[in-house]
Amino acid sequence: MTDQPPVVSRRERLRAQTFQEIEDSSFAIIDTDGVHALTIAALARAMAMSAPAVYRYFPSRDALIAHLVTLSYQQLATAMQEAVAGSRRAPRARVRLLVAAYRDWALRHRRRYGMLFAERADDARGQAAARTPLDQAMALLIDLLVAIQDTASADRRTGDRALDEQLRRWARAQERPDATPRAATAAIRIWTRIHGIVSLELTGIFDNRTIEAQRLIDLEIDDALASLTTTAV
Amino acid sequence: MTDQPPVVSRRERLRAQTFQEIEDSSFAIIDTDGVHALTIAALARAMAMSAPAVYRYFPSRDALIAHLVTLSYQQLATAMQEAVAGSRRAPRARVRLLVAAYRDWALRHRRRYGMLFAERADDARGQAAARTPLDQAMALLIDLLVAIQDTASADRRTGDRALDEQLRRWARAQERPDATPRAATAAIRIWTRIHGIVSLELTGIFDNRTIEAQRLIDLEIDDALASLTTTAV
DNA sequence: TCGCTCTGTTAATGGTCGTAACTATGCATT
DNA sequence: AATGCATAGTTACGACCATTAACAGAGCGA
Repeated sequence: MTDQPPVVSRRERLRAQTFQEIEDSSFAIIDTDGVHALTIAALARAMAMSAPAVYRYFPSRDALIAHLVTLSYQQLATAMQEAVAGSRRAPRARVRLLVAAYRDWALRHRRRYGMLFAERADDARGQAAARTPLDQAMALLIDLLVAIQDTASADRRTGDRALDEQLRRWARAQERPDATPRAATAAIRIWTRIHGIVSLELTGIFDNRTIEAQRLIDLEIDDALASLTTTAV
Repeated sequence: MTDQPPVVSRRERLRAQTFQEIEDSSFAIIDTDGVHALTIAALARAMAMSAPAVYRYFPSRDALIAHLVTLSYQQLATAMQEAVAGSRRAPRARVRLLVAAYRDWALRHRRRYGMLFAERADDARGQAAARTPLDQAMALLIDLLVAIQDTASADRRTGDRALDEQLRRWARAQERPDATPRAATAAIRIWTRIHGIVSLELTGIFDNRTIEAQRLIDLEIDDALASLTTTAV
């Protein structure tokens, strides 16, 4: 029971630690002053390090930011998954939990949320790799919607046959081939609606709390869920 | 009929011309390379001018960008207004025209559209002044919805009484005191839904045309219009 | 014509990203 | 234990940017 040769060397451990500190300090700067304030120099200052040292970890400022975006997507996706995972309630209620977690994360981390949809300098076509965690959350949402739909026997198609086919292909791309066009539509509707509301809420469109965005969201989600099970479109 | 003393002096004329050129060159840079590429130095180079000269027109880079944002809001609002103004069709069709104009402008000027909702460095709480042109477009939308609603006699309230009251206050703030909660909800729904779809479309979420966003929009607008005249919520 | 104002210029400061050249430490091998 | 390479840090530097200061010439009212 004496010391086994450590799996990670001292150097690896220190490197991982510094890497983590870069992430943490970066988020701290972003959260308090915005992305534009995240400069390599400012970051190094906050870490009491020289600026060029940062380049041992990230090849450029843009690469650092791209990494932080990826992390943020993961955090958001995790927040949604956890909100649903801990609940044994009906799928319908879990959809509401998932959506609430989305808004909650966005409000708690407004700057990071803004970062996700901001145009970045490097921007290699939306950075497909970064979005994969969100795709997982989306798959989760689809599963919930399919479950809801299974309990109600309703039409599975939308009113638009071309769109139906596109939705089927999209569902397959999301690794949810069993999703009906209706379920896929509902997923996309929920996703785009909440993004629209939250995004505009953050810009202060709603006059700073004359309108409670949560009530709008409830209305919109209810409507989307209704469109899932009602016979008519 | 000889020369009247010109209303604007030569100097004023030249200044206005240079001002205009700054706006045009700025947009050209933004449209091709993104906002991050719009530096005072680059702008001055494009205009064959010295960089400090720009400061005779704008006190800072941030101020310049803020001005361009205001201009963009105006352009977007104008595009929507023109789309509707030229038509004698029914209100329902004009709502679709207005929405199509919104998406159209966003797709034609993706970078400017992104700029509108991006967090800016100066960001004085969403820059209320910049949004006023959009408020006008919103008022226009509300008018169309009220017109639709008047032809159908339906319930004027949403299912949420607190929200109803908030909507009434909001409608008054938009200088549309005659808007019913239902009409106001529909306006906000249309506005947030289209923003959500277009915004996500621009980030490439829909896998680059496996899903045609226009079909989604049609679906969503139809649904919002239906919620305006149906009896049940 | 004179003098003020306005619009442009060049020069300079301080901050940024990123590279080069150097140093010290961890660590594997002898 | 001694040696030597890869790694993670350092300082010095070049290019670019935002912004200010100091200055020069054109427009324009008196």
